[in-house]
Amino acid sequence: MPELPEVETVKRGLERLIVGKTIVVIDHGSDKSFPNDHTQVDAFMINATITKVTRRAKVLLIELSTEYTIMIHLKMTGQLVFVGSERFGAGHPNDSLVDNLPDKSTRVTIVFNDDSKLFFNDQRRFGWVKLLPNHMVKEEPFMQKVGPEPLHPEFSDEVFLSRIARRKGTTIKAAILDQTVLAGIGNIYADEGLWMSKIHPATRVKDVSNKKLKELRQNLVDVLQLSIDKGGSTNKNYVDAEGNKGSYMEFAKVFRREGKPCNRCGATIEKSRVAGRGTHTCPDCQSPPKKLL
DNA sequence: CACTTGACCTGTCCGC
DNA sequence: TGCGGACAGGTCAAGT
Repeated sequence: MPELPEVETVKRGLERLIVGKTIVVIDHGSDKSFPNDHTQVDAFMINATITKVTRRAKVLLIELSTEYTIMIHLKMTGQLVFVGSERFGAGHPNDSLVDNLPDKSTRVTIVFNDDSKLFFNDQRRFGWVKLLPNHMVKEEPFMQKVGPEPLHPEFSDEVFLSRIARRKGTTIKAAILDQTVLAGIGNIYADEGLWMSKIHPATRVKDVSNKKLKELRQNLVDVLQLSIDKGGSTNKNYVDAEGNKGSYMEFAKVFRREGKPCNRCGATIEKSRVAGRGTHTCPDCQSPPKKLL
């Protein structure tokens, strides 16, 4: 999916675009993308006003005046696109979305009192939308177990080291992809952070020194922040709440750069498989663990 | 408990 | 041009 920077970018867009609007119509078909009972959805969403938009890990939380919260996970290909009545002009992507949405990937449509619309699109249907009473949000299994927010000050070296210690037998890449260790890292920023730290992704956690783990913590924080500044990464499907692509991929050091030179040493970036995921490394900067040699 | 693998879906790309 | 297989940004269930 969209990883932390992409979800954060969507969150900021929605905060600006939909807070204060009132829902008048919901079209959610009979789809696993929105498993709530229709009666419940109508009762607590129709005539509800959007009061707040927040993010926890890769989950978006849209709070309503009815004391209910819409929880949304975009997974791999989800999009949340707002379409208002205004035209942006000059070939802005939102303008073509006005004419092209809904499309065959649209799972949920929310119509607001000023006739603007919010579309939840999801090609692969892994994502979901759920409506919950506010007090039930923290009871969700994922919310119960998810780890600390990397961009909050409490995500210290000590917290990172103690959390990752539970995964000492697995590879460092699998460990940082584990949402219970820290929230928000996905395949792109795992590879980027490990390259920045000169750690091979297949290295066992127990074979990474505390010094290197501390470097990794800082690099993960830095790459997430940089990507937010660039509006996230558009690898394929991702767009923000106005249909714009993110530009982080132009700055990526290894992700999807196989066959290209390493920015640091000039060696050719390689692609392999670690933790069941496509993995990008510099063969010179990130020396593989002995068992792979 | 820790760890790995396959499943969930649709679409696209690559080799034959 | 068609077909089969691998692969795609994430999590979860089931297996060892």
